[in-house]
Amino acid sequence: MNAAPPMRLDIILEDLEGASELSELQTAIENLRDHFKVDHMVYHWVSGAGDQYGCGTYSPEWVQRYLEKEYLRIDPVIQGCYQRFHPVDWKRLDWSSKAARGFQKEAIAHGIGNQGFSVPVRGPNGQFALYTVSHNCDDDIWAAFTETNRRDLILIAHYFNQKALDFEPDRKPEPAQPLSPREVDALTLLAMGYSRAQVAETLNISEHTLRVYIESARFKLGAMNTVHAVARALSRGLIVI
Amino acid sequence: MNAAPPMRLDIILEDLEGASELSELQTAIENLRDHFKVDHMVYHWVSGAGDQYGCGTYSPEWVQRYLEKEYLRIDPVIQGCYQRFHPVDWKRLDWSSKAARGFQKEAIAHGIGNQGFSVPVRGPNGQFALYTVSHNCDDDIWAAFTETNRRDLILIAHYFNQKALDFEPDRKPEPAQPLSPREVDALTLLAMGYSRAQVAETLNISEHTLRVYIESARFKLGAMNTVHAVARALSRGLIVI
DNA sequence: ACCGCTCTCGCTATTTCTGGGGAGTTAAAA
DNA sequence: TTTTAACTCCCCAGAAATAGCGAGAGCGGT
Repeated sequence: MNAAPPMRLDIILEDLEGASELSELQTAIENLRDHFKVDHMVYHWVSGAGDQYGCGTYSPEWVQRYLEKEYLRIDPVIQGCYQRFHPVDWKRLDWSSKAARGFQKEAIAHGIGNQGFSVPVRGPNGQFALYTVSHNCDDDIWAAFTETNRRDLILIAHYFNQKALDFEPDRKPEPAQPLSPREVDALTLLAMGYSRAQVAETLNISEHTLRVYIESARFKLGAMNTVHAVARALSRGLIVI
Repeated sequence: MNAAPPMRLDIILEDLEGASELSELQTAIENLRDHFKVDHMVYHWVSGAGDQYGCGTYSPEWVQRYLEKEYLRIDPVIQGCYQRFHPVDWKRLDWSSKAARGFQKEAIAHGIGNQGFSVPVRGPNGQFALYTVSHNCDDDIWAAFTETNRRDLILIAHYFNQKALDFEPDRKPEPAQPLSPREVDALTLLAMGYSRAQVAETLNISEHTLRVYIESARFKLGAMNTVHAVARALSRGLIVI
């Protein structure tokens, strides 16, 4: 435990806003944990490609294990938050699968706590991160805690993500060369399941022309093939289906 | 001007949280405008497909003109916020193009005000919206206003978007037959741009087996082809890249 | 006036993917 | 225990995608 009294929230936020290095995020998150008097706080930038960044108060062993075992793929917190907009209590997630229950058990064994609350945050180009607070207590206390602090946590998540984005400009390698309208049309229809012939017919262009669009979109997105291009366009929010 | 005194912010937010109809968003946004004593407040859900939804205090004439002329395509507020994470003062955007200056002139003529501040908000599946406040005053006053109210505006934007997502019928929770781990692996690697041969090699299975996974995933997702299956898996949050 | 970009259309050849089949083993729920 | 589901492997013909090469019209910005 920290011997000093917890810092005031607005002071911590101010420090955070003025942060100029990644290490200050770690300091801030520890201060925030002490301020809210919870077991853990974590900021987790989620990137499925395997590279992830985060800071927080989980034990290094747990973090390493999480990465090693690729728990990203089965963690219900990730899966659940990815489809939600609002912050979510871990209890409301789907822990029914066997893999998820095993994961939960292991997490608790690593001292994560039986309660958790995660705030999804999204940035440009499909960037996605979580701000999570976890603790060991009973349901009533936790419900009161999350109800009281939801708004603060949303703001904190926002500020953390802002700083993380500021510090990691190279994480968005290609800052989204925008697609032309026709390219958007083409990729959208492909993502909707149309074959090339159907897309060409729908857009009233020849299939040859369509292929030019797909290729130029693929080039702009740095994609290896059509599937990749559609996936990137989707995850960067360039097309919506 | 409103004769009644402005409502307190937390009351307005509470009303907003309890809202059960879209029309209540309109009421809330008018209350918020009065509370902050600004000319306009607007929530604008931007969908790349062209269809938009919003509520706010802009004149109907301006809204109609905006839609008619497809100003979405040239509005620097949209373009700028789409690439940014943090809220932005309109002065910091790129108004250099001819079309943008013409648009700005017209907007001011419609009483939008010479100052503006927009908060980008993002939801699942590339959903994107803006919460905008605009006013007519000089730079110093506006700078002080935005500095003072930035945090509140971020929260308000968040709550508005939450409600808008709740009300959107499109957000129906798909039954979403879950994919098997191998199917998830296969679709994920495909979405990352791997060819079938590479995926099979990575997963240490034959390409024939891989095809079985892709097909069963396609069947579960109700997809017409591989591109469609990957797109659906992505937009349903079944795979993360 | 020119540059760059978008949009449209054309060709060939090679590689990859798809959509139908069927069949056996293992591991986990009912 | 039975049954269900996941996982693994195989064939083949035809459709789709990729990598190259072209061309010309139109539009907005420097």
